[in-house]
Amino acid sequence: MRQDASILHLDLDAFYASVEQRDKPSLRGKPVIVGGTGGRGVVATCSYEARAFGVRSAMSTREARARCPHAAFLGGRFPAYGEASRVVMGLLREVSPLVEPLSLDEAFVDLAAGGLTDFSLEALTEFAEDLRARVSEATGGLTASVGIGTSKFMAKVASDLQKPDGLVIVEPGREQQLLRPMAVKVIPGVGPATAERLRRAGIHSVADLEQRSEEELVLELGQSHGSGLWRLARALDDRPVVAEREAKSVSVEGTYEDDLTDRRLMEALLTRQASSVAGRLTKHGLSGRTISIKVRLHDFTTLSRSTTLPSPTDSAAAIARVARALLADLDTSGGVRLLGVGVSGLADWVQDDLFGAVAEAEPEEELPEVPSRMRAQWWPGQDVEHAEMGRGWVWGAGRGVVTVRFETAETGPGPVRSYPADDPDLSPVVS
DNA sequence: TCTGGGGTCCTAGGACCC
DNA sequence: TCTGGGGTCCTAGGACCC
Repeated sequence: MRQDASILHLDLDAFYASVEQRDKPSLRGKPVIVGGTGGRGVVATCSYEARAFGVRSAMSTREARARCPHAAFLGGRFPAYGEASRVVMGLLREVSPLVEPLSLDEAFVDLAAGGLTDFSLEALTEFAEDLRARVSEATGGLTASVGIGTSKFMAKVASDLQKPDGLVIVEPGREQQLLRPMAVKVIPGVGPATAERLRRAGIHSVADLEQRSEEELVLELGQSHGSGLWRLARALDDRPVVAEREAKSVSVEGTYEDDLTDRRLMEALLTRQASSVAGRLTKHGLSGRTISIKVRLHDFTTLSRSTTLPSPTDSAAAIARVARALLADLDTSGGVRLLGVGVSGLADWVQDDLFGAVAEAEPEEELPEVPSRMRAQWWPGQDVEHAEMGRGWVWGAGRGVVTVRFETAETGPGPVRSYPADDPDLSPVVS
């Protein structure tokens, strides 16, 4: 850790739900839940109004519905979240060239690398409040919680302390005093399994953890995890802020409403997923040697199988063929709830043809038909446009009927209308 | 009808090579 | 005929993060 509190962590509050409330005035001040809306969906993010009812991230949508039936359940509009994220990350890069995004809604910023020299409490407070105000202004009112400390660990712990819309600065030298009374789960890397092992060893707080020897923790949790926790319990954290991290894998997976039993359908779905993975690889100029599939059985047992090719590929046909062959060795007779395809061992180049021929566009492989119920056409929250009514968003969809609320952040709350799902006047807005 | 999707990192065992 | 290490690559599974 550093002498100065020069690492900042920024976290956008209830990010997906806040973007929805920003764009859909009728949702402001109301419980909003973004996530899978189907029978097997889970909550990705929910507004603070929904949290008051006990709704949490990763909770099944079924349970969230039971706890908060009057909430708006939305499927999510990732292009809109991506755009808001780009705006915020751009602002952060004006502050310092060393910005490390952790996800769409979170990033570390190295303030020392940005030329800041006064790290007094007063200067940092002014700096951070200005940054938070600029984030809000640039995003149309999204709020961010910010933590500043002498390490990534402290900055992250700090940003969590006053959520939402908060700012916490942990001054140098005060780290351990802050950490000691906290539960071990504040330490990144301590999830439910590790917390339970520690609990059984009588370790509940960071102070408890601090009293154990490194050898003891290594014995209990393994070399890497054990010594890592020993250090973090003492607020020892030298991890640098890293701006550019290369992707190590690309994958696509899907959970299906009804368990799959038809092998031909599974193969068709894997083929489509392979095509999607290949498209993303190609788009980023990547290719990979290791092809993996993931299969979750009806009882939630999760299997993975992989093969490493002699040279990297980004070919949809090649990935699909390997994926189908890997599936062939698995017993799926009990039914499959999830299928996935991934490519890892990435290189930023594609193997040239062995004969030196210029890589030619491979013939478009005909994608197999999959039943329409496997494809979502309308989903709650989706941006749509009606030929006469204009812009709106899907309020509900099902049984061949789509209900649309005609409003945008600009137009304010508007009327609600229902249409047949195949109404030619209604179309999704692609952004 | 409990339990998403896209990632990262770690461990452990076996193959294979020197 | 038997016994050794170490290092690297690969595969499968699991914990964890947002």
